[in-house]
Amino acid sequence: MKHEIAKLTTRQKQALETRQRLLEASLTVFLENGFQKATISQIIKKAKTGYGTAYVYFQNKDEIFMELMEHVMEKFYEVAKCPFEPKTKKEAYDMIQHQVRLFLKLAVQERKIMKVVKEAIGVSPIIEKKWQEIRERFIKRITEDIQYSQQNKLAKTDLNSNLVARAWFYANEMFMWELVNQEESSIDEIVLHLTTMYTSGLYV
Amino acid sequence: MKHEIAKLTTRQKQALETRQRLLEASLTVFLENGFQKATISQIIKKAKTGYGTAYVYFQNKDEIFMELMEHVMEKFYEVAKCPFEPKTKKEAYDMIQHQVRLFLKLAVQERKIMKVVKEAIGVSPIIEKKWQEIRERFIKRITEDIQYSQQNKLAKTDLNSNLVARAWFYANEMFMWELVNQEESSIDEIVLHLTTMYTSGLYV
Amino acid sequence: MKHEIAKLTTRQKQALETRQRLLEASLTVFLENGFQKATISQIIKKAKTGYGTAYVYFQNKDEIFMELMEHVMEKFYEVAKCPFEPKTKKEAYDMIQHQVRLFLKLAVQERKIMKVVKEAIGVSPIIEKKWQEIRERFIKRITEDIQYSQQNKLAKTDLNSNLVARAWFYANEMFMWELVNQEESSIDEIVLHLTTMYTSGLYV
Amino acid sequence: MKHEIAKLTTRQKQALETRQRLLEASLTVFLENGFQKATISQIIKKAKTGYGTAYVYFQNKDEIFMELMEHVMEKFYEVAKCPFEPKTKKEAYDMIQHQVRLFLKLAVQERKIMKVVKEAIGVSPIIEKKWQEIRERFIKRITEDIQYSQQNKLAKTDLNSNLVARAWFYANEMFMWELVNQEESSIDEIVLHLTTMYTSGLYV
DNA sequence: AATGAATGAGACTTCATTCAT
DNA sequence: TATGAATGAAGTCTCATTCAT
Repeated sequence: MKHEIAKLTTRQKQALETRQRLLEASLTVFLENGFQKATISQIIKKAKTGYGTAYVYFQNKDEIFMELMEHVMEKFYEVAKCPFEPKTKKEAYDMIQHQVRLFLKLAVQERKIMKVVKEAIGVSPIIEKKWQEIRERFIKRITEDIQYSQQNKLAKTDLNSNLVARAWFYANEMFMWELVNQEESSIDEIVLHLTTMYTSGLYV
Repeated sequence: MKHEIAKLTTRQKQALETRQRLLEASLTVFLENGFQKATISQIIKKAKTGYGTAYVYFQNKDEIFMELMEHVMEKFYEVAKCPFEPKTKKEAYDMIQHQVRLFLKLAVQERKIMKVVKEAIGVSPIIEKKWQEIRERFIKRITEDIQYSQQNKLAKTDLNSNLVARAWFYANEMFMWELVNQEESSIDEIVLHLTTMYTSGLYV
Repeated sequence: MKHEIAKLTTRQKQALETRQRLLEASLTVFLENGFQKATISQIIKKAKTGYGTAYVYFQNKDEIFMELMEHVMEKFYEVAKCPFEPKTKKEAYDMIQHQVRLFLKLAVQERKIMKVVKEAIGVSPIIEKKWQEIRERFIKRITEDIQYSQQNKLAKTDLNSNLVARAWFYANEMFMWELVNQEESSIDEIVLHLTTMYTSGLYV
Repeated sequence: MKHEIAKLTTRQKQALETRQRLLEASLTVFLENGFQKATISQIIKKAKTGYGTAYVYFQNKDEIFMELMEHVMEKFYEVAKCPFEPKTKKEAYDMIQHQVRLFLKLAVQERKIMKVVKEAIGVSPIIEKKWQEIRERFIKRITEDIQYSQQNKLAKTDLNSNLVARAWFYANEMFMWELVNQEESSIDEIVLHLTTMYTSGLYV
């Protein structure tokens, strides 16, 4: 029994290592060439595996990238998970500002891979779908936060929380892509404006 | 002399016709197959011209599509051109709401081609660049409108008009893509929420 | 000693079971996908064994199929074994007709597997060779029958029994493939015509 | 006008030449390697054209081969076209014998390509279908010949001409394949036996 | 101005088979 | 006896673009 488990584990370990090697090689290749120009050939060459090996672990290029992408998205989910239970408008404003800043900073930090993500979204329908799932996950969380504020009379109760959440996330997302594509960034100003407009609007 | 001019003019007319035929064929082909799957073959077959002919008038597939896209964008520019000189916050709110509605309605109206535009943006860097130009044009106009409101003490003067314009356009754009991809649409609710958030924010 | 034998026997039993499981799985897979599209992967998955296991018992896909095919052919051999000692032309006619009918009916009964056999013959030289062996076995038997008839002055003695046997079997075989590929079948008419032509020819 | 026609013709000539070069190269390649092992690569290399060029003229390997095959089949059709209007059984016998001989001799003559045809039939469903069409064409012609004999009271009228034609062609076809695959051949004996059995049957 | 024959890089994928455990 | 991770050869096919006419 023990013998068999050990045997299995050794094999599985090997398999996992190979898989990992492929994943790491992929990251390098994607960062170097972007999504479209990256090829399975390059990846397996870098990972030093046989051609078929890549196909044992992944169906195709899109799937490999998806795994890489999911890994990055985990970090974003962490930001989204921030507890949000403000008592006052001021507290809400601060919390939101904080979260926006974290969100945008993370994107800037992960700029390289995010650039590829952007490209992949446009090129691969499967990746685009995945991104929409990610987006919905964020929007869902924001919707809940808005509902909390509405229940506590902090926010206008006549607004549809989901629609507001969408608008809000969309603005954030677009600024994120903008920041990802620029070298110099003025995160602070963006954070400030986004938060102000969100909470208090433009007009006096 | 006269004879030659007449001859030239006839040629030019022919050339224009061919060009037009290519453009019309392209539209059909792009709408039918989307951007990526559309091929020059299909286009010239439909336009009943030779391979080389297409290359006399356009550099490549992207350029053909760009021309089609510009044509549609003209209609959007019309919407952007609406005069904006509100006297009160209420007037501003109404005007903005009106413009957002026109903008989104137009997108829904042109849904088919806009879907292809979306695809093309993701796939072709040249088209993406073009789209960014279009976007900047809108943002510039919005920036001016905001400045007008700020000068007239209708809007907060401590906000960077360009940044606000960006955030505002981004939210609009994203809802536009959303509407383009859905069959059923709730434009009115979206318009209402966008405008309210823009002018007065979410929080009380 | 006894102990070891018992142990071995258990192993052998297991081995036989595994082999059997593989064979049964193969049949399903071949019937479902045909010869070319069937893969070892599918077979071992269905048999719940490992990749290597299949190769312990069979050299390759062709060999697995050959075993399946042999199993079916046994039934045909049974038909061929029918005793053939007619006293009169009429008796010969009846016996032949009977045998043809059995032969074709069996093929129709085993239509599914026979379809795959047909495909495999075309694709795999090894299987084709096997089929030729099977064919020769039939022809040999028919040759003997013809010789019997010739010795008893029932059949023309100036004909080469082997050549006649070939012609006769070929016609039968081809009708068999035809029947295997059709849903509706008119076996009776075919049997009648084959037998008549064989025994008495077409011309008056 | 003349100018244009000349222009067109030059181009078409060129195209036809290329096509012809591909076809000739194909023949060599198919004869050398058989159907399965032949590759488009080998063909274009021999024809000294670019990769895509082959795909301008033919959809795939099967289609190229089909054209080659059709070319050979034309010769067979010539044999099939022999007028058949016998007055007596003897005359019928002679004519049939003659035609069978021509048919088999042609196959032996074209042995090399026919071997590939045999292989291709087994491997490619499209080629198999084509072969079935060819077969039906022969059978149709034979059916008509039988009907002629029946109308002239030379042949048994109670037999279904189509069924008889099938049986007859099948026997011929199978011997043909047999001859194609053997080096030494005893055509004469085969012709004799086939014809005798067909016209007068085996039994006395 | 119009044509259309020719090009060719190269991405993708599959699956039977091996061999170390 | 059983396993299953790893292999890698090899062939197909596409389509934007060119350039001689």
